[in-house]
Amino acid sequence: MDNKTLSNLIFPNIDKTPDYYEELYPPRSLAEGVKVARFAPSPTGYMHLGNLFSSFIDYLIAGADGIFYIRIEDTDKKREVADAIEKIHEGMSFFGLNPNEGVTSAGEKGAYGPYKQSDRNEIYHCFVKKLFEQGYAYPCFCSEEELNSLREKQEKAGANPGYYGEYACCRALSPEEQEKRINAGDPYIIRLRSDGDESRKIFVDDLIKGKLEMPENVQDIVLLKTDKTPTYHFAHAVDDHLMRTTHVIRGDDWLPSLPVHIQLFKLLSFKPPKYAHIAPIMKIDAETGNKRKLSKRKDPENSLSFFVEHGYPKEGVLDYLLTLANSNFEDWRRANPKSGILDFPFNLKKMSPSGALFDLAKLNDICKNIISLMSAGQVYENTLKYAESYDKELYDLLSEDPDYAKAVLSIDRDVPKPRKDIAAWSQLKDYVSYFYDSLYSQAMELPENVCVQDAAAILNAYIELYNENDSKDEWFSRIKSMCEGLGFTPNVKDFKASPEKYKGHVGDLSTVIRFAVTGRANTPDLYSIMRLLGKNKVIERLKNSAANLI
RNA sequence: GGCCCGGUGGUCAAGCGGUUAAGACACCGCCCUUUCACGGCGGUAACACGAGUUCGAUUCUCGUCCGGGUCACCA
Repeated sequence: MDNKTLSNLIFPNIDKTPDYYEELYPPRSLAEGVKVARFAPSPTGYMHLGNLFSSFIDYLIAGADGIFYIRIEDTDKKREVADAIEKIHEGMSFFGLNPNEGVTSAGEKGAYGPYKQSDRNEIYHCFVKKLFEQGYAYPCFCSEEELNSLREKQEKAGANPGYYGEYACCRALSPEEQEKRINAGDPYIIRLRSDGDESRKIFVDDLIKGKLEMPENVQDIVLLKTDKTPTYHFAHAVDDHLMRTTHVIRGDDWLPSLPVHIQLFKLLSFKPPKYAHIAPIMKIDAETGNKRKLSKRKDPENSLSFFVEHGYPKEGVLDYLLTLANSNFEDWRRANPKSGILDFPFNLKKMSPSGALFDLAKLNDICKNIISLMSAGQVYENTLKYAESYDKELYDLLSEDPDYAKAVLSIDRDVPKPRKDIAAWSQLKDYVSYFYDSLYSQAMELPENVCVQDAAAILNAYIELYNENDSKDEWFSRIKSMCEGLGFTPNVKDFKASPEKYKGHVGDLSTVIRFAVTGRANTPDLYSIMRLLGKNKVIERLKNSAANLI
């Protein structure tokens, strides 16, 4: 009984050799410096911000010339969620992070597949077999209970928990014993026979964390589970080598298992990729007051659907993420407001090694800027698309008269200093509400210095003077002309110089009229609004408001 | 507990031995102004602590403290 016969017993159907796969998946013929990055989610839930962030970094690293592919890590069927892959595709395509290889919404694409780990079992087995024959792997028959009691024993003794060294009892099994138990049908897993030495260090230069130094791995980690599927560690080494990944970008929660991965690459005679471990996006926990990773359970903003359902423009979310990744992006964006994101000279080394707190206020600011730069048509199209899925009422209003809607959205837009009123499409409904009778609700708040009688007087006077054909200058002159008769001044400076002489200034009149027409204190240019609303509606609202005052 | 990572204003962050310690968001004030905004100008606010190296430490070293991660047949 030797390793060879035993390995044939364990892997009876593996007839390929590692060399076969090396030839099948040759090194990519890419120009010097061109990068291959991958997004490798496991389909265990919905796409969240962290997923988006790391896939975005992959996308940026690959850039226009490199390869950005998606590999599905579905080796744990117990945790698998039915439509998770679909959600991943939805998320990626929503944000425009389209892979040029791997598992795409249109199926698998590329010469380095299959890209779903569940389809790669015989590849993994081939390489485990090799390790096995070299004596770097062995079957372990320990049950979950045995492992648990081992852990307890170790904890009592103050030893590090785990399956290693003297604690790795199945290491010592003779080949005959192994064969016997396998033939008897005892369940088993395949473990690595670690050759690591805790007193020796490994050195890695992480692209984000910098120079790292940690002890070699001594654990006999699991290579193949009872069902013969690989663990993450093993699949990572095999896949990223065979798919010729040059840059592995992943969350820094993987950092502690880096020694395992380095060891695996060494034992398999693979050249390790470059690693970049990114810090997670954090949030202050309301209960403890401490920082913690964004949680799927507690934090709605962790889910991509939060941004989609609120209608945050995708460009804004991406820009926000990029300011977290490279803080010099903000300056670049100011200088290049219309440039594509791939034009930015992204630099992994500029990423912070520690996790940033998610900042909704910042996201809002960025989104407001982006939307303010869009044309009325773009805002219309984006909102219509959003509303189609998330706000039927808004959708109907916008689509029933596109020209009117676009005219509404054109106010104070496409000017040198556009307004920044909305950060997300969902906010547009409120923003345009007074342009639609079905959404408009009459409301009246008065400036502090304007009493009800004055307000009524202002409105009644204005109803008399209003002329829908006025030019903007004429329109404003009329409002000014009303001032003196009502005890106000048309000149703001006069009012500031001697406020005791007047009830208020022309601005107060505008506020009263604005409230009467729109129901709010904060709107774009009132003249344009009144022109769009038309004479009948304006007069009606003015009269109703005046009547309601008394 | 072991191992690993991190610690500059409320937040994101520049900074690589000598700086009045940038900038952005948020907040406050002023200006502009027909309102609301936009914009402009200004303001409050930071190098966790203690040693050491050095002529000089935010920057380098060590320790302390604090925060985060990880120690699965999950990724």
